[in-house]
Amino acid sequence: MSDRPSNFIRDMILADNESGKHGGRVHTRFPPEPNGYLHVGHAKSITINFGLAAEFGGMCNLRFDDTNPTKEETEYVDSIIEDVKWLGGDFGGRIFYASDYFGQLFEWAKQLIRDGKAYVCDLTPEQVRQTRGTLTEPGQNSPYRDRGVAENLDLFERMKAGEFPDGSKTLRAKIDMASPNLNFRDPVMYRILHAEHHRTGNQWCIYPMYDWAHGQSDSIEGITHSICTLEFEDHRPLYDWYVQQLGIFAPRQIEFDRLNLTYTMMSKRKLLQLVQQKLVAGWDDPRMPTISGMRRRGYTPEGLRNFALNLGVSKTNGITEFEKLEFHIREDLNRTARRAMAVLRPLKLIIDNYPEGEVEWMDACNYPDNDSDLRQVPFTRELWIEREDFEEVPPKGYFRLYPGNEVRLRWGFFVKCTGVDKDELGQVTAIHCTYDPLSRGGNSPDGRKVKSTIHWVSANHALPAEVRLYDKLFTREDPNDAPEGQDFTANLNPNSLQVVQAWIEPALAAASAGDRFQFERLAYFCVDKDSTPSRPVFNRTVELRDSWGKTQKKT
RNA sequence: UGGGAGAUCGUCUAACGGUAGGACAGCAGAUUCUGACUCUGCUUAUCGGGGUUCGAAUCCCUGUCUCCCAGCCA
Repeated sequence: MSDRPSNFIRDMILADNESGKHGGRVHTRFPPEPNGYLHVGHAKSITINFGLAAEFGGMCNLRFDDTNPTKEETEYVDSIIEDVKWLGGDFGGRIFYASDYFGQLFEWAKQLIRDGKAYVCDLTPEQVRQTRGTLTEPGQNSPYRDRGVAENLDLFERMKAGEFPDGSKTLRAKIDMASPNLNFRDPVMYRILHAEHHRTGNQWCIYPMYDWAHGQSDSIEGITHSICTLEFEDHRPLYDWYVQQLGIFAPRQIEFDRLNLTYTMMSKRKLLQLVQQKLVAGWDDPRMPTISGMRRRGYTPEGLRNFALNLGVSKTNGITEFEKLEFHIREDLNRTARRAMAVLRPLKLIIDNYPEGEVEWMDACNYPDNDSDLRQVPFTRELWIEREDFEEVPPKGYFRLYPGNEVRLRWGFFVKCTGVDKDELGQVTAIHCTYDPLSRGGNSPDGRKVKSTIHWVSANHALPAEVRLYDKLFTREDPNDAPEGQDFTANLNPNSLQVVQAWIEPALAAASAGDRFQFERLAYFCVDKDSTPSRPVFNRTVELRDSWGKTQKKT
């Protein structure tokens, strides 16, 4: 079995298997509504549903819950398929649609009418609301509740035939207007919607509601364990009721806690708002918590999966720290990303005793602790180094470059700072150094140590690149915690994207969209789809841990 | 104030009447040609009050707090 800690859902399945409930069969499903792009919360659901199926030798159905044509689009269907594949969800090319069951659902609805358990109601949406009662008061029966079977059947067929305008009639289940569970107060099964469906076109003008469609779809597909989030807990009795009235195969609905992440907006509706108001550059903006955004940002499927696996599954309402996600992304990137050197905020470094015009190609490791996978980087008299790797007056504990101090240039030589050039404003414009020719490759034969190694690129060979430095999209742990009268957009981080012109080592010219690197000592980066050979573009995926930066912040 | 659900380190999660463990975060140190990685150590938790029991996070009673439900959304 798995080395992962168990969870209550796995325990339930184990118990079912032991009692022989489904003959040991385990069949789950992942049922997104194609009304937006998948986000990291869905990644958790995908991991659970496909993971459980795989673990128990069963299957998991990718099924589109496409019962509301007014909100659903083919673009979303396509993106969801791509994202599930990318995450490694094995749906074996089998794709299901609730809309494929519209015919069956219609027949079953007539069965309930014939059994006197459903009726056509002429109440307006407003009247339905008024007669539903409240949390503490029972509702009132609809005046149409006791229509005869024949009349109901006739009306329902005519609803389907398009004889009535939107909102004028519904088919309702006849249950109990006084039930303390609001879902039992004669729930709507069908509404009239003269809208074009992305798959069925104009074939239908009545569409099933979620409660009426979902359980029956599960049943048709032989789903054994229908795993959903906590807010559907109240719907389970209704889910069971429909299946029971119909006398069809009964899957079991199990609810778990949805993923909440600090600094992250997980509402599809609000994500849509960000896209529509152009507050971000689309669903796949690297700052978006969508799977496609994270992919573009450079997150790996493995990192996301490990994150989801380590979340655990429970029924507790909680909020996971964003740092946990970053940990798993870094962990995967650390072992998979090639290393390279790039300078984001350049400062010129001149090695006064290095021969003018000379170029030495230095061996550099592409991966840590691996001397056999090398690339060559050109070393010359003038280099770019990171601005923050030099301090004229070093703070306590600083052991990078400062006047009189010696450091190692990664894969290069030891250099000692001898002075600085300044402009008329007193700003440092260049650093002067001398190098130790005997320290070629990065080690001194006399065994002397330096406390710091810094990265660099040859000024003559460096390629310009656009680097997009992404930060959190929101400034607050809870983006919804907005000031009075404002919405979550008030918490948007104005510095969530910073573009810098960087210098990158020449070997990076060969990189193509989607390639991931660690720019040593800085962060992990991913080549953006906007990248061209003449104008490379890199997205910052996640920063390296920075204990020096942390101690700096404290003082 | 109806119904449903849930409360364990700062955060997430384990325990299934028998030593409250892990991960992330944090702190301290070791190591290091990345102030990265890795390694070591440390801090920190059973919502409150009663019971039952040799023994309770776990069972019972009671209180408190949090979340969800009044779409012809899912």
